Amino acid sequence: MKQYIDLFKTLSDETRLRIMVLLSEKELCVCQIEAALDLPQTKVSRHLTVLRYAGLAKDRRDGLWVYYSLAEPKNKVEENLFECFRECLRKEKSFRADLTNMKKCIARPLEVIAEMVRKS
Amino acid sequence: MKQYIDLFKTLSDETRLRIMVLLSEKELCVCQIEAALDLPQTKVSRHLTVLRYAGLAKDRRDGLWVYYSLAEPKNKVEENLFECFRECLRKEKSFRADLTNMKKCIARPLEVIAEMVRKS
DNA sequence: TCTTTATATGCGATTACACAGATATAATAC
DNA sequence: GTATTATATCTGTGTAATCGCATATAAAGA
Repeated sequence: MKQYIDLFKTLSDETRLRIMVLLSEKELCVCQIEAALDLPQTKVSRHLTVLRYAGLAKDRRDGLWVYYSLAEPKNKVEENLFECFRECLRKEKSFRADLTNMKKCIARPLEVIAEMVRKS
Repeated sequence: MKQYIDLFKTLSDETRLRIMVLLSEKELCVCQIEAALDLPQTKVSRHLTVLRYAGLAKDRRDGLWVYYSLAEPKNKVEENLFECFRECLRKEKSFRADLTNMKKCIARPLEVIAEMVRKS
C-alpha cells in the first residue's frame, strides 16, 4: 500500500507534475527543464531528486550534463498514469504551455540554455 | 492543472486510499467503514469530508445513517484511477485484508456495527 | 419537549513539506 | 594543481496537513 501512497504523494506537487509531463514527451537535460518551466536550479534539482527517489524518473550523466527521463513503470497504476500524462494531461492548457515553451527552449544548444538560466 | 494536483494530494493519504478501495467495491455507511478499517469515528468522518470535497465520493443520508459511494469520474485520469482501484489495488495484500474485513462486517445489521465501533 | 444516536466540525499540538539562499560535489579544461 | 560550470545537497523558516479530543449538528423516538 505504501508504494501507492508514495506514488500519489510524489505526484501531488505542481513542480513535479509539470516535470513529469515534460519528461513524458522526451528525455531532458536539467538546464532544459529549468528553462522550460522558468524555475530556479535548486528547485528543479530537488524535485528531480524526489522523482528519482520515488522511481518515477531516472538520470544519466554525460559529462557536466545530467539527463532525466521517465523510468519504467513499476506496476499497472504507474503504467496507466504515464499513459495519462501522454494522452490526457498534455491537453490541459497549462501543461500545453510548458510543452510549447520546452520545444522552443531545446531548439538552442545546451550551452546557450545553461547560460540563460544562470543569468535569470 | 490544479485539479490534478488536488486529485493526487487527496489520494496520497493512507486512510483516504483505503476508503477509496472499499468504496470502489460498494456503497458503504460511515459506521461500516469505521468497522472495516478499525479507525475512530472522527478520523473516518474527516477523511470522508475531504473525499467528498474533492469530488471523489458522494454521500446520501437515510435517517441517521449516511452512505458514501464513489462519485462519477470528472475526467479521464479519474476514470483510469477508479478502474485501477477496482482492478489493481484490490489485489494488494493490505487492501485485500480491508475488503475481507469489510465483507465480514457488513454481514451484520447496521445497529450492531454502530454499537461495536461506539464501544471501541 | 428531551434523549439518544450517527455523523460532522472546531481547536490546539505535532509533524511533514516546500522554499530560498548558501554551499558542496562532480566533471571538464587549463 | 586551479578555475569554471552544471548539478546536488544542507540549513533554517514558514506553511499546510493530520491527529486526538471535545463539542456541535441532524434525525428519530419517547
